[in-house]
Amino acid sequence: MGGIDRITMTKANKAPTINDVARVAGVSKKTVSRVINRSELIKPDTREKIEAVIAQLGYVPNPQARALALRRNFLLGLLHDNPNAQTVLNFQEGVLDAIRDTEFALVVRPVDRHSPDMLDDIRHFLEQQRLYGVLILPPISENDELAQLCRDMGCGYVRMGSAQIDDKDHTVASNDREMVEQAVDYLVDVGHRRIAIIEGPTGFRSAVERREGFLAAMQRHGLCVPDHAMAQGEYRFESGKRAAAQLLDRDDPPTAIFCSNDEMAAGAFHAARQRNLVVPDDLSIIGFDDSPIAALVIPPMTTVGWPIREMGKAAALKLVAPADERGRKADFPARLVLRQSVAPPRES
Amino acid sequence: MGGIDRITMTKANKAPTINDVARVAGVSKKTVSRVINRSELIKPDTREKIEAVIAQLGYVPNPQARALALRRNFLLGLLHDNPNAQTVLNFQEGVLDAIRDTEFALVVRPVDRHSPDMLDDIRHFLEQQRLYGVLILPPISENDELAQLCRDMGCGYVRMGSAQIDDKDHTVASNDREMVEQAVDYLVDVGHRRIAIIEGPTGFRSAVERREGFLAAMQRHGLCVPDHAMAQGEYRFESGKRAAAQLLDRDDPPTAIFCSNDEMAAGAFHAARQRNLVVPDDLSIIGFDDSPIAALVIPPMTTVGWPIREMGKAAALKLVAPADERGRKADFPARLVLRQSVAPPRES
DNA sequence: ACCAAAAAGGAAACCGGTGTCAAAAACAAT
DNA sequence: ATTGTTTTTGACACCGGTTTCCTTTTTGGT
Repeated sequence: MGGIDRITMTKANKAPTINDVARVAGVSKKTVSRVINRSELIKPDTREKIEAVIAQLGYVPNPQARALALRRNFLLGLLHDNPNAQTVLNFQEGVLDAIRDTEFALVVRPVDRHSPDMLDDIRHFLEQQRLYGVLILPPISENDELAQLCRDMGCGYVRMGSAQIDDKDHTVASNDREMVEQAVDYLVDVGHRRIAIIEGPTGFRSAVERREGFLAAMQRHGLCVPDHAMAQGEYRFESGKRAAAQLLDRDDPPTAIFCSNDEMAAGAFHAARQRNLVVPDDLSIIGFDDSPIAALVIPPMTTVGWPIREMGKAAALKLVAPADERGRKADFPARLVLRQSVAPPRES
Repeated sequence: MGGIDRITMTKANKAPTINDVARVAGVSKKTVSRVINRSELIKPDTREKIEAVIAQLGYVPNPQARALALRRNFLLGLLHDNPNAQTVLNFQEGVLDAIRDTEFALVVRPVDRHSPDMLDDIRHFLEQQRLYGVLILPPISENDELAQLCRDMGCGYVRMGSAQIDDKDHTVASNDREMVEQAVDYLVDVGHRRIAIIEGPTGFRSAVERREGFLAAMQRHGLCVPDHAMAQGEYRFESGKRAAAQLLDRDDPPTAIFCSNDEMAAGAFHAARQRNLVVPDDLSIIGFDDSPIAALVIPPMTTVGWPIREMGKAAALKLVAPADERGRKADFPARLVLRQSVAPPRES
């Protein structure tokens, strides 16, 4: 039996094609195609015979040919313009979790949301690559024109956000509002009353969700939030430092600050230190994101962590999984990561 | 003239193909193909006419069809198993810089270097996606079996590393050794003599390069490095803290520590603080990578920065640029990023 | 004006899969 | 055994490009 194999295989010293498989198995290529696609209409022994040949030849279907014939490919795109590398990478991992054993692959595309021709760039990208679908990370996920572009081009898409920003099939959302409420509850539990917030930049949905969550929780506890207890930041270190300075330099400084992300919180640490305020004894700080820096600052930062990786997986599944399986997972519980930047306020 | 266009276009309400262009332009598809591929054998006015039709129809060649016909696609892969998200992302950006206005796209593939079937996974990935080439980031770039696999499969590859780890066409390397020497020179300039090192984990080429650079520089300055001034880390925060503790708890603690990466340096900051040592007054610390955390610790950390993004671009160019253009850029100068974690040692 | 050579363009096959539809085979019922 | 169904299989066109090879046109020399 080795002889026949030898002869039939000799010719192809490059990757075997479906034709090779068909020839060796003595069937038509269509039949092989049926086996590959797990069609039901095939006799078990035919299937087994062909599967044996496939294994023997080490045949792997050519995705380009498949894409051409099917008029759709198996490429997912990841569109992002994210200041937080860890978030992007975790999300990528999640997407990979979802597609690891499929024929899908993930194409990344960083974009520049400040560029006037971002949309044209993306249009060109989509036209050229003809992706199966794209995953869009915040903040550009909040761009409705972009979503419209995807629809116009017949490209699947899922937007990741801090709140429901599109219909269910096109959104994977965390519940920032609720998460922030938890954080505030915790600060209040510990005994804080004068709690300030450093907000994210205007124009970011996440920034407004977090602010709303903050205000809602404070109100629920019957605590008032004067304007001067709300400082504006840009989600960046320096802006956090500046905002914290502004809050701390008043006569009645807060005993705790909720920062809308960890990087600004790190800035707040610096501002505190410059004023010889010890965290957490003189000032409690709580961040948001549980990014790697949260564990590295001194002291390690209490922060709100959310399951980015799982959300990446869920987002990818919305695109690639059969309709009945997708959206299984609807909410993504965040958790408060308790470290050492929060303590009861000094008696005063 | 509008009428004709209308009629000829009406049929195609989906993306126009090369056939549509040919029909509208009144030429054969081969001629259109020649225009697309910038063939010289074409009359200027024919070219212009066809280009006009292409623009009018908004025709974009189908990459899947092209890939099939050419028997190679235009996908670059990025293989990484990197603990440092910022590095990976910067590298991605660099690759994108190189391929932005080409038809190439970048496919990412995180892998697990500790998995016993990593190689099989990657083989399967390469077989399935038939990539044009892959870019391999450290530490898995140091895996020679992996490089061999790429060669066997006829897949282009470029390995990024801390030293020349393959031939010129397949390597983009920083010069860690030299960079570390600069850092040590600086510490010595400032007045330090008892300088310790926290090394990276065994098995990482970068770790040995950095150690070698350290030892070479110390020797050059006539300073000895006893065994107890060399502590082993794992490139992780905790390990840096542990290693620093070990160094600092001796009778003759160092006045400065060079850390083989920033994350371990952050650990050293913590160890110092636990011992009530003030950085930089009591202890100078210098890191490596200029990762985002370097600027965020207190005080901001002096560290060695290297141009990852440019290296990413160079790596991609090695794969996609015509042979005469590639490897233009041969070395990637690092620079010492001076912040505030280094000061002259106390008089003692 | 004529012919050879070079340049420009086209017809048909091909890349490696999938869809359609009809033929062949298997099975059931008469 | 015959016929009618149902199941399994195959022939062939097609997806949208490129390649090969051949024909037509243009150019240039004399």
